[in-house]
Amino acid sequence: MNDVQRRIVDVLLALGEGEVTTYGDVAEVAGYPKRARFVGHVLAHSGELAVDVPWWRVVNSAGRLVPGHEAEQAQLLRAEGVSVAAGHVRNAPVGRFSRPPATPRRQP
DNA sequence: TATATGACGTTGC
DNA sequence: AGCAACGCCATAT
Repeated sequence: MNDVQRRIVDVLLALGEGEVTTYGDVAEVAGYPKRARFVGHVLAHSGELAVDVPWWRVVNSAGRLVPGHEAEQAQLLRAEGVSVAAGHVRNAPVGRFSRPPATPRRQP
């Protein structure tokens, strides 16, 4: 595993219950702002890793759930207190987890 | 080496 | 809200 994957996994493992973040935020917090796609790639193959990665706490910038795992992800998120409806989260669409608002994003 | 492909993001319409 | 076009970047072939 290279350094980038390591940083990304570390950020993912820092997520707690009820905390939802996005691929872009994970990449940015990990220190690689342009690697949102790679975050998805790491999660897609997280089963090959020796660690249990909370993939269900990651959605895209639109708050959309993971394609192909929407039902399972919705159930897991709801079990943690996150409101999910019509395949997208309601509470924390672009929620960062524990980061000062250095770069403000769009407000609903 | 070159091309295609994504669990993505932003912008413009 | 939804869609299309473009940019990005590691992997796969």
